[in-house]
Amino acid sequence: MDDLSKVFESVAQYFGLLAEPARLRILHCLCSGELSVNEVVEASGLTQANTSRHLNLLYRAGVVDRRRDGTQVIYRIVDPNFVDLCRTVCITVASRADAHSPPRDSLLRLEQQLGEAGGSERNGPAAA
Amino acid sequence: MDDLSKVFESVAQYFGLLAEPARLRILHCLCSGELSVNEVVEASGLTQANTSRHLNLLYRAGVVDRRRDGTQVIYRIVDPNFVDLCRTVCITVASRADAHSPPRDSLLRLEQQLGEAGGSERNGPAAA
DNA sequence: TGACCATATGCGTGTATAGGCATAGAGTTG
DNA sequence: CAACTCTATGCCTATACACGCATATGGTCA
Repeated sequence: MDDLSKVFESVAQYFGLLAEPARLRILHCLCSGELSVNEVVEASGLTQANTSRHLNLLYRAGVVDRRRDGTQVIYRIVDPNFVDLCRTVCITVASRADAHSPPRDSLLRLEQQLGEAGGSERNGPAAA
Repeated sequence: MDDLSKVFESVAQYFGLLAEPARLRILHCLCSGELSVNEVVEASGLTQANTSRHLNLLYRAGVVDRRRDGTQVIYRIVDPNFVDLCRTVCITVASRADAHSPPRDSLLRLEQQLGEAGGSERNGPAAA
């Protein structure tokens, strides 16, 4: 396998992280600030086991970071590109939804949230 | 299923398109210009059946467009966001590879190509 | 130390999909 | 129309992975 193949593999793997509704939902929860696993569970509606697994994946991939606080573990988004990626795709999806039959309001809302999260308050810890 | 779920579903599906090395390889071929299926087959090293299938997927998803030319079918990238997405992720992956053990040259090369493709010659039909 | 909370993980199952092989469909040229 | 080229697709298998359930691990407090 040549170098380019490895690159494609890595990039595909990264996109794969975001190719799962459950993970997007979790990340969406974390956009508004850091949360413990349990808080993510409540906010996302996923099971505890599932949430933990996904958070672990995202952690090992470097999308989120974590720290202990007593018995809890607090997760937060650290990947500086994540918000950009989601915004870009949301715009794509939104413009496509327009053409068909749109659940548009929530898209705009989501986009706003992503914009806020990335733009001002938590403009992240510089480059990776 | 509420609206937000649908959004996550759609976004995940879009990311899923890019979560496959074969498709990235195909899209990379198409970055330098439109190609017939056969040309993509030769350039990518994939089988004809596979290439056709992936191209079809990308077409139905609106990432590429196609037209007939005699017996051939010519594909080209139309999604205005695709190049941006790839560049963003490539930078992420590259900065991560730096930390470990880098096949860096090809990353930079790829990034350049993506940059050229998106930046000047084929700067797409404005924003979506 | 033992009870208790929050989090992580092993195991089994169901589902989605990539890829190979063979072949069907579409279009051209004699 | 027949032969040929290019492209698409049906069938099959293997693999990857999300999820649920049960349980282990790690940390706190009485």
